Amino acid sequence: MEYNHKNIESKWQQYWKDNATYKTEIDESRPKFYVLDMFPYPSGAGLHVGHPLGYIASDIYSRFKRLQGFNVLHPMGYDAYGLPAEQYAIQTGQHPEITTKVNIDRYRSQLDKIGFCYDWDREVRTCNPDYYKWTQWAFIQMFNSYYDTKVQSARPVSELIYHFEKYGSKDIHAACSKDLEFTADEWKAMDDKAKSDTLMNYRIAYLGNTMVNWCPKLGTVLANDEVSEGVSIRGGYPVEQKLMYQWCLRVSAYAQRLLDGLEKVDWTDSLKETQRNWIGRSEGAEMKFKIADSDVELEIFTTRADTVFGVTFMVLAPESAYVDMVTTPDHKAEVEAYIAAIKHKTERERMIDKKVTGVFTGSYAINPLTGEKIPVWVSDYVLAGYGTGAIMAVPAHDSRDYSFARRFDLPIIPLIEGADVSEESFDAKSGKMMNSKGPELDLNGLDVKDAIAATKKFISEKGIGKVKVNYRLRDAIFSRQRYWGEPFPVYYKDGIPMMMDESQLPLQLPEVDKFLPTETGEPPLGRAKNWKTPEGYPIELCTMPGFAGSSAYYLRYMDPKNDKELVSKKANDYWKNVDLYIGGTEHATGHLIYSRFWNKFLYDLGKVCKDEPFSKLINQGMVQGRSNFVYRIKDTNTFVSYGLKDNYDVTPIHVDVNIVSNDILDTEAFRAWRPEFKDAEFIFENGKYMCGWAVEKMSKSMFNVVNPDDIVERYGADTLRLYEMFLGPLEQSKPWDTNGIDGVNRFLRKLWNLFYKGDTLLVTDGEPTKEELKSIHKLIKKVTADIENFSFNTSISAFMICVNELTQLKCHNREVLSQLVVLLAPFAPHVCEELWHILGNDTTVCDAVWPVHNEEYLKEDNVTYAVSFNGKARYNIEVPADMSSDDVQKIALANEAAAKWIDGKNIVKIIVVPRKIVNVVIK
RNA sequence: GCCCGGAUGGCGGAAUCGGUAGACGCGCCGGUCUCAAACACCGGUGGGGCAACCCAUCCCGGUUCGAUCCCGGGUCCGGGUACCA
Repeated sequence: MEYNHKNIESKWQQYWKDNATYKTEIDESRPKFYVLDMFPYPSGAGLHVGHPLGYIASDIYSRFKRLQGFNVLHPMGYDAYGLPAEQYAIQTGQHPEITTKVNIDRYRSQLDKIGFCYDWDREVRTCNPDYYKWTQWAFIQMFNSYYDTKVQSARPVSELIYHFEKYGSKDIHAACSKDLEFTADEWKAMDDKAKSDTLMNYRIAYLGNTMVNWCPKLGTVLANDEVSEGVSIRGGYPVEQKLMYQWCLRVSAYAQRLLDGLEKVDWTDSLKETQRNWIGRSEGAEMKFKIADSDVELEIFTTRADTVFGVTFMVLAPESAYVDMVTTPDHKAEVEAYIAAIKHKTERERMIDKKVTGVFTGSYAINPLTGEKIPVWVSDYVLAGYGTGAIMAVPAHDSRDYSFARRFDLPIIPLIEGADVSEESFDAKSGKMMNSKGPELDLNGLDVKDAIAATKKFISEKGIGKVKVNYRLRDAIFSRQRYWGEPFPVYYKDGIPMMMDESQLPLQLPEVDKFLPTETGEPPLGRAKNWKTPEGYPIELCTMPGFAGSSAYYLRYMDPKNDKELVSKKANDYWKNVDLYIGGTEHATGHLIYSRFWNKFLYDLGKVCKDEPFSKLINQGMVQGRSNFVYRIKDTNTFVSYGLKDNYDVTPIHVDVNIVSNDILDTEAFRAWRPEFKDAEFIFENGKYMCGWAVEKMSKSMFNVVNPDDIVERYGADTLRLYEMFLGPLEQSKPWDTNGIDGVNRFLRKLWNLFYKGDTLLVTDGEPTKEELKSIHKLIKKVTADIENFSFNTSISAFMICVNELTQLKCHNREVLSQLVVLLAPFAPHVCEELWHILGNDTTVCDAVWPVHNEEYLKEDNVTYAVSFNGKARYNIEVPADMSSDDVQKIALANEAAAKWIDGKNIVKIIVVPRKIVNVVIK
C-alpha cells in the first residue's frame, strides 16, 4: 500500500464528521481547556496560505491537550459584520447578508480541507439575530450602569438616581464626562429631558457630544484604533475631527483595571507594552491659573509640577472652551481667523504640516507661585481631548514649548543646573533645580523627583491644584453611520433616548432599498420603512461598530444555543475563560482592549466568573508572499534568465508564482498566462529559465498568492500542516516559500515506509530494543516540551530525526510505532488516524493517551568531555556517564604531558564543568 | 522622537542553563537505479589551507578558563506609537 493522501484525508474527515468526534460537552470529571482562534472576517478573496497558520497551531495544541486528558473547547465562528461586504453592496446592490453567506461557505470549505478539530456545533456568526441579541443586551446593561470609582465596579444607574434624590451630586464617586454639581432639590426639579441629559454624564453607554474621527469618504465615524496616521485603516481615506452627538462606551473608566489586569495574564511583553502605551497612564498634577482682571481660572494638567517657575506662557487648544472666555475684544478677530484656518485642515494635513502656529488671546494668567503675569496663547499643538485642553508652557524643559517660544520670541528660563537651553530644550526628568524660589516655595537644589513631590504637596495644601492621574485611553465611540452592523435597541421618546425592553430583543436589522445614506444625510437605516416602535417612536438610525460583536464572542461559544442568557452560569463556571488565545498582533489596541473592557463589565455584573478573558495569548507572525520575477529585455518580447540579466537592460515583471517551481519558470504556462506573452522568447541558463524573487506582502497584485486548496490537492492537508509549522517560529513573520515542501512530504512517506513495504505490513510484535526505546523516548521528551513552548518547527525536526533513526534501525515494532503515531497525531491527524487503525486500534487516535517519557531509556553509557587548554579544546575523552567530576579531572591531569607538549607551559589549574568540558589553564 | 523586537552558511532556521556554532529541511555537488529523464535511495556540503591548523554568529570594547548567549557603546533592518504636556 502506498501513502495516498487523498483517500486517507477524505476518509477520515468524513469519519470525524459522521461520528461527531470533536463534539464537546461539559464533563465535570475532566479538567477543561479552552483554545480559541481569533475568528476571521470572511472576505471575498477566500483564505490564502498565510491565514491558517494560527489555526494550525491552535489545532495542534488542542489535539495535544485532548490527548493529555483535558476536555478541550475549540470552537470557530465568523466576525461577519464589516465594511467590505457593505461597500460591495453599495456597488452591486447585492445584500451584504448574501455576500457574507457566500464568503462564509467558501471559508468553511477551505477550513474543512485542512482537518481542524473544531466543534462546529458551537459556531457563531456576529450577524445572526440569535447572536447579536446578546450584543444588544450587553449594550442595554451598559446604558443602565455607571462606574463607581470608589468600589471600582459598574453599578446600576438606579443607585445613582437614589443618591441624587437624597443628596444631589454631593459625595458621588462616579466616572463621568464632566464634573457636575447640583442639589437634591435641583435634581428633583429637573424635567425628564434634563434628568436624561444629566444621567448621560455617568452612564457607561452614553450619548455624548464628542470630537470624533469623521471619515467623509466612508460616511462614518471611526474609533481611534480604526485610524492611523490621519487616514482610515480600511481604505486609507482621510479622516477629520468633528464634534458629533454619538453613542460612546466609557472605556476610560476601566483604564486602571485594564492596566492592572495585564499583570495577571501570560501575554508577550511587547503586546502588554503596546497596551500600556495605549492606555497611557501618566501621573501629574492639575493646577489652576487665575486670569488677570477676570473670574476665569485656567485648569491645566502637567507631569512636571516642578517646573512652575519656568512657565513663561500658557497655551489653549483651539477647540477649548477657555478660548472664548479669555480672548479680549481687540484680539477676537485674529483668534477667530486662526481657529477657522485650523478647522479647515484635515487631521492628516495637521500632521504633515509641522509648522509652529499660534495666536495671542490678549489675556494674561497669573503664576500661582510667583505672582507673575504670563501671556495666554492659542495653538493647535495643544490637544483638546487630553488633560484639560490647556497647558502651562515651560520652554526650557519641553521641546514643543521650546519651538513655540522660539517662533514667537517668548522668554525661556532654564530651571535645571547645567542644562544648556540655547539650542534645544532639556526634556530629561533629572538634575538639580535652580531659578525656582518663590515667596512661599523654594525648590532650588532639590532633585527633579523630589521637586515634583514637593510642588504637588504644596499646591494641594494651598488649594492651587491637586494630584491627578491622566490616561490617554479615550472612551470608545460606538455609533457608525452604516447599514451592515447591529441596530441599537434604542428609540427616542420626545427626543429622550430610551432602551427597548429585553423581551423585544433581538431588534432585527431592517430591509432598505439602498445601502447609502438618505438624501437628507441620515444613515442608511433612515431608508427603512416603519423603523419605529409599535407606539410609533423613532428608532436609532446608527448601527454598532465592528468591535461590538467581537467583544464577547468567546463567552457565547461556551453556550451558543442558549436563548435565555448570553452564557449560563453552569457553562461559564465550567469553561471559565480562554486558556489559550491565538491571533494577530494587529488587534492589540482594538479588539483586545474592547474585549477586556467588555468582559470586566460583565464580571462587575456577576455574569462571568473571570475578570480577564484571555489567560495566555500567542501572536502568530504574518506570512508574507514570495514573489517571482521575469526579466524582459527593454522594448522586446524576450525574457532573460535571472543569472544573465545583468548583461542586458531589463525590466523586472511580476510573474504568477503558481507557474514557477523552485524558481524555474514553466515557459509554456508563461506563454499561456497572458496574451501579451504568447510569443515570448527566452534566453536560458543551463537550459532553464530562472526567476528572481523578493519578499512582499501576499496579494493578488503581486501574483504571489498561494491558495491552501492547491497545496492540499497536490500534497495533502497533513503536509500543508507540517510545512506551515516547519517554516519557522510561530510568532515570527516569514515569507511563504513552497520550495521546501517536498521535504516534509518525503518525511510522511518515510513514516509510511516504517509500516509498509509495497503491500506487506511490516509491523512486528515483541519487545522494543534499547536503541528503539531511546529514540522514541527522546522524541516524547522533545515533542512534549516543544508543544508547550509552541516550538512546533523544532518538534517537526525531531520527528524527522526519529523516523530516520527508526528506519536505520529497521524498527517496525508495534509499541514504538504506536507511540510515534500518537505523538504525531496533533500535527498530521489524517495519516496518523490511518496508521493508528493499521496498528489494529478500533478507537480513534484522538482518544489515545499522550505518552510520557522515561529518563531511564535516555541515559548515555559514556559521556564525552572535551579537554581544553585556556578554553581551547584539544582532545576529547570518553568516560563512563556516572564518573565523578574529580575522576574526570584526574584523567585530564594524566594528560599533563600533552599539555606540556602544546606550548611547553605549566598547568595552573583544571576546571571541570559538569557534563561538557574539562578546561585546563596553562601559563 | 519614544517604546518593543531582530541581525547566525546560497536559503528557512537550530543551539530552551554561558560549554565542541550551523540540528532539521531546502538548494547545490557526487553516486546507485534508468536507454534517458523524473521519482526514489546513498554520500558530501560555512570559508580558507596539500596538511597540521586557521578564520567565522552585524561592528567595537568588557566580564569569563570559555560568549550566538551576560554587560557597555555603535550600525542596519522590522514592528508599534506620537504634538498625550
